[in-house]
Amino acid sequence: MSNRSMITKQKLLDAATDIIMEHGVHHLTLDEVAKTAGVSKGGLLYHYPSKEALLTAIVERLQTEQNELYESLQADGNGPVEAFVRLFDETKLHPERSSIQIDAEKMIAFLTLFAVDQEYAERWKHDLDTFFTAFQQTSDPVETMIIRYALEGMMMSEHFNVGVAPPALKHDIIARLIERARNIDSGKTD
Amino acid sequence: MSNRSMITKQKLLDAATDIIMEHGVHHLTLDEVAKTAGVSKGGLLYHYPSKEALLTAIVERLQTEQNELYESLQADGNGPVEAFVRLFDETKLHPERSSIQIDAEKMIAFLTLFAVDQEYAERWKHDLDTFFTAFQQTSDPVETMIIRYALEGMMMSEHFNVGVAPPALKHDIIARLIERARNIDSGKTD
DNA sequence: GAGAACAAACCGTCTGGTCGGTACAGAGAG
DNA sequence: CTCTCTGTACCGACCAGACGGTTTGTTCTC
Repeated sequence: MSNRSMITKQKLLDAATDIIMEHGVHHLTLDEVAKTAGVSKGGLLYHYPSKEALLTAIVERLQTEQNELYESLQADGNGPVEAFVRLFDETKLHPERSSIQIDAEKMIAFLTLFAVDQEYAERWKHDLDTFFTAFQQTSDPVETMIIRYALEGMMMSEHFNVGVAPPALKHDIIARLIERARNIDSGKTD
Repeated sequence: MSNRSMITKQKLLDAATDIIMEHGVHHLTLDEVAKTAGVSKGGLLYHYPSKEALLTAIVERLQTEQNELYESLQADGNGPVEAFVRLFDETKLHPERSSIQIDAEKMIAFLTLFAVDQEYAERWKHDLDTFFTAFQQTSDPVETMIIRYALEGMMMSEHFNVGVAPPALKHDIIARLIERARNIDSGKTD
């Protein structure tokens, strides 16, 4: 694959991502993606032969970025649960601290792909299932899951801009979640 | 409005609800709703002159049912936060205990409407915003929001069937959330 | 019989995908 | 060096089906 081809593909993925995040899945049409990326529709379909292929590529890129960030957070000395919390915290609340171009909100944005059509969901369900099953093997599975759910719910609320908490409260929520995550990682059953 | 008309309308709303929950918003087409409800497309558009009108009716019915259940839970002696937790618990985990035909999962299913098009969201955002703003006026706003987010995240996970917890764990999670909700409602800052 | 309730054919638009063609950068032959 | 050939990258007109909505006609109820 040539360099030129790579650049165009990235432009297309970026364009599709922007559209989903700013205008919703409903506006994610091939024409719109091509137009936003500054490529013709034919050019788009040359690289991604179907809309499905495009969606698959987007989600794969997202998962890769997400995994890299998660592993780098663990490498920095965070326990598994705390790393998970910071995965959401890092770029969402402190974007300036993150060098990786990944926003946790994207994850939620792409969950909306699942919402649009259950068939899409089946394709990536397995990967997520195995991750979260492993994620429950902590000193306090109940609290671990509460933390996970809370973060997902929070991101969803942010994404849809529904009943959002003021920044100060948001900060306190994250702080308390991190505190509990630390306790779990260090083996305290609270 | 005649009795016959009422029945048809309910059938249409039920059909639309079923489609959203089982196949996703993408498959919510007028033809499909009419077919599922056993009514012709013309019949559908007689009662709901546009797709938007149908969606509005669905969401309004959902909100009404949700509010009734929430208030009845408070009338049963639950504090505001505990009532909120039981709102999710009641029909989802103990459907046999509920007389009201409302599933908390529906709430999440309809959040997916927001996902499809941000324009839909604006219409109902206000109601949800005022509810959740009031909801933060408790003895421990941070914990209150964590509970709320956790429940929403849990329902989302259930709806998309992604990384779901086994029933026993789910039961323990709810139990712990209820315990904390009680503490908040009784004024303990934990 | 009159109006409410419903049926079904039809229409315009939008959208995913096809297809024939173009631009251009090398490779190889003479 | 140049002429031809080939494969990659891209363009844009076009098509078929799906979908929301209209129109016209029919049946049921009071």
